[in-house]
Amino acid sequence: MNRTIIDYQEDRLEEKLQKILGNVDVAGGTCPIRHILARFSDKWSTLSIFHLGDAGTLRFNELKKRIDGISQRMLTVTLRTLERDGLVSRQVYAEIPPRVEYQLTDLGRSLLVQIINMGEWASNNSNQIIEARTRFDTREGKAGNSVLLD
Amino acid sequence: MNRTIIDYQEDRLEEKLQKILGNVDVAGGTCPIRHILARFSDKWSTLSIFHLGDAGTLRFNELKKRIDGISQRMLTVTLRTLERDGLVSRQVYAEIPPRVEYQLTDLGRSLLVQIINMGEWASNNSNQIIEARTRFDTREGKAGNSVLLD
DNA sequence: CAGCATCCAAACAGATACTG
DNA sequence: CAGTATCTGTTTGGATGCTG
Repeated sequence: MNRTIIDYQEDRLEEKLQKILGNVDVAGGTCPIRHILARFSDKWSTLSIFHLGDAGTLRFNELKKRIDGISQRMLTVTLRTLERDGLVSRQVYAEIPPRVEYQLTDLGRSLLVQIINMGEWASNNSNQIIEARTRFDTREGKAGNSVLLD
Repeated sequence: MNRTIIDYQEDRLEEKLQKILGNVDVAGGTCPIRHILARFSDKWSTLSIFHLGDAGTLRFNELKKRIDGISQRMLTVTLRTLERDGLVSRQVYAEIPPRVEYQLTDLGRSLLVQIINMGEWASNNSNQIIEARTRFDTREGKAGNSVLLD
């Protein structure tokens, strides 16, 4: 019987899981993986990475205009974090008025690829998830307490 | 000249980005993609999915023992959210003492594959990120304010 | 055993005012 | 323009006590 690609993935899965589980709980929570994974799903981080990936190079206020609803403070904090992690480069030009340009580093672009994959999964499966939520909520509604989750 | 897989990925990237950016900011932030992406990187969600993927089926307290440091409240909340999203199934046995078994659904397992991919990226690149952080922090240290970020 | 309810501290994030 | 500083409301998550 032939083995499909899915079978192969399932095989490797077990192996990979063991590896991850062996590394995830080390040294009382100081494991860096969790901190890195946080970059993946932070709302403002992902949007910043998307827009920088799309535009190539952007100044602070250009980015701010593109990211709907972000405050100046959060954009600053987000960009600092991304810069610190080596995902975004920050180029300051000593001019008046000041000009600061941001772009993704190679590392940042490789992260972008991953985030897009996640986005595709989310996009492909959002209907299933939304349906599951509706089922869950209406079932709960009949039982009694409906407003457990938004 | 031959096109590599990487070239192909880069090509599609632009296309995928456009699609995502076109969908991410719709309707004043009600876009469901963000909500779904949150499942990816929530600390307790990912760990729950990892351990359920590893063990197959687990009872509440079995899972609690495996996830180091999780409080009862957070495990309950996390499992409810995952159940609501159709990622985890919850089977209650009408016994005394009560027995409740959790396992991943098909949808949950497909999410697990994605999360493992993220984990691999994080694992493969954690050294680069940690080095970048060290560089950033020592540079900042020389300039003056060092304790901007943990 | 598998939880729900409540209280409280800490982290997060928006609004506002100010600056080189 | 590109931030910093501060204040404050909101969200999160841990601890604890109680139930079927």
